[in-house]
Amino acid sequence: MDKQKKLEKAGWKIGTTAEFLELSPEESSYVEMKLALSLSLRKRRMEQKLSQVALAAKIDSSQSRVAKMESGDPSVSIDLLMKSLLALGATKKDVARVISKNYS
Amino acid sequence: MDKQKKLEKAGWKIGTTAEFLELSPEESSYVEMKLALSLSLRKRRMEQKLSQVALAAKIDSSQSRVAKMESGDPSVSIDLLMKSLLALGATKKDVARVISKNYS
DNA sequence: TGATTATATGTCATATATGACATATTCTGC
DNA sequence: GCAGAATATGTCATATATGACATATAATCA
Repeated sequence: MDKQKKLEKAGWKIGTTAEFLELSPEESSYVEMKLALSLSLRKRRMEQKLSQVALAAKIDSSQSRVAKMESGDPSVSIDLLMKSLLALGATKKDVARVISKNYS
Repeated sequence: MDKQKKLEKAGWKIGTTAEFLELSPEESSYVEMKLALSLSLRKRRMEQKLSQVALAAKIDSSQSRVAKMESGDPSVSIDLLMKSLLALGATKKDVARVISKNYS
């Protein structure tokens, strides 16, 4: 799956390829960081064998919001993603590693 | 200046030392990451010899919001801090480096 | 000093993020 | 296949973040 498909699957409403390519470097970086955080959250939750409901309880949120976090829903902030990752035991270094990751 | 003073100066309303120490590791990490982003933003802006007004224009915001970003005001999101850093030419790696930084 | 520029602080109306809920869809074991 | 669990999707009222503005304070320099 190429990067566009990955982003589209993640809920970023990108119409055409042209439109996609018109993302500025900053915009791309931002979207990529957010996507990386989403994927990392799912990975960590899975590793700890928690359901979305269980994670939601841990962070005083709801299952639906966890689902949205993991799907990269545009309505989710990086703040929330980071707080959630930290709640799952991630360190600042872990978060940093995730953010600098490339999906190409 | 110790960490508490630094955080207080940055606008985190932490009353007593006890209260400060009661921050969970996650909360500390979150606050530290945000503070690091704030400091980094100011540093980058300074290096590029931009006024807060000039930066505000670049990111379609206002001088007062830039001031709040740089002072670590609680009303500022990590999302906005990151977008601003990216607008000043920071890369994902740069942001990652900032985030994993320790101020002890 | 005083004038000018830069930054800080406070408030507000609006925009966006949030948890909660209902419900739909997908997954898993039997 | 079906039952039950897990996850996804959509909506909504409320909470929080936002830019804008006014104004205060601080820095710079002639």
